[in-house]
Amino acid sequence: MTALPKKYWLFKSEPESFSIADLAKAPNQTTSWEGVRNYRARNILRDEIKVGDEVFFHHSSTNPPGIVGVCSIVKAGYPDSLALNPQSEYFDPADAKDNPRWYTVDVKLMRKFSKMISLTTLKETKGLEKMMVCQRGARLSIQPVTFDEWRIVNRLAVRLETS
DNA sequence: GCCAACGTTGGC
DNA sequence: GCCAACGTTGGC
Repeated sequence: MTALPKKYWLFKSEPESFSIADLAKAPNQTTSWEGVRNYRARNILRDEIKVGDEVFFHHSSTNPPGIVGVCSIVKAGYPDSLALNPQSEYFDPADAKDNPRWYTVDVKLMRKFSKMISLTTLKETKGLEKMMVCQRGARLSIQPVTFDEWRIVNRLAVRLETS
């Protein structure tokens, strides 16, 4: 069996609803990334993300927004059961168990940065000009990250932590 | 299938 | 709180 090349992603979360501190406290530092209700993001969760892929955890709608750590995918796409739960804010009455519409993956915390890499810093960093999260109006909550962008951001993280 | 109106996201 | 940029909905 040949391992597929690892891919890299950025997941956005509003820390008021789920923060990296919440993930750090979760059992096994693992959570199901539930509640994504956007078709482009759904397609990525369902079709593209594989076990072993790595993820930047990004805090949005906060001041400042930015990348706060690194996660790893421990379970690939599977149906998001919250879509079937009428009690959930993520309930979707059109969802059907035999034909699931929404998907989730499981992520495990690998590293929490001691200092956030702010969006401002990302935007100022050479090589990240085309990174999706740096683009105006890039609302997608599950974003692809290139290998080059991944390396540059990780180097930034090391530099910030030792400065 | 077009597109206007409406709703949401998210940086600022 | 503003508002630009997206996404979704629904009339036609």
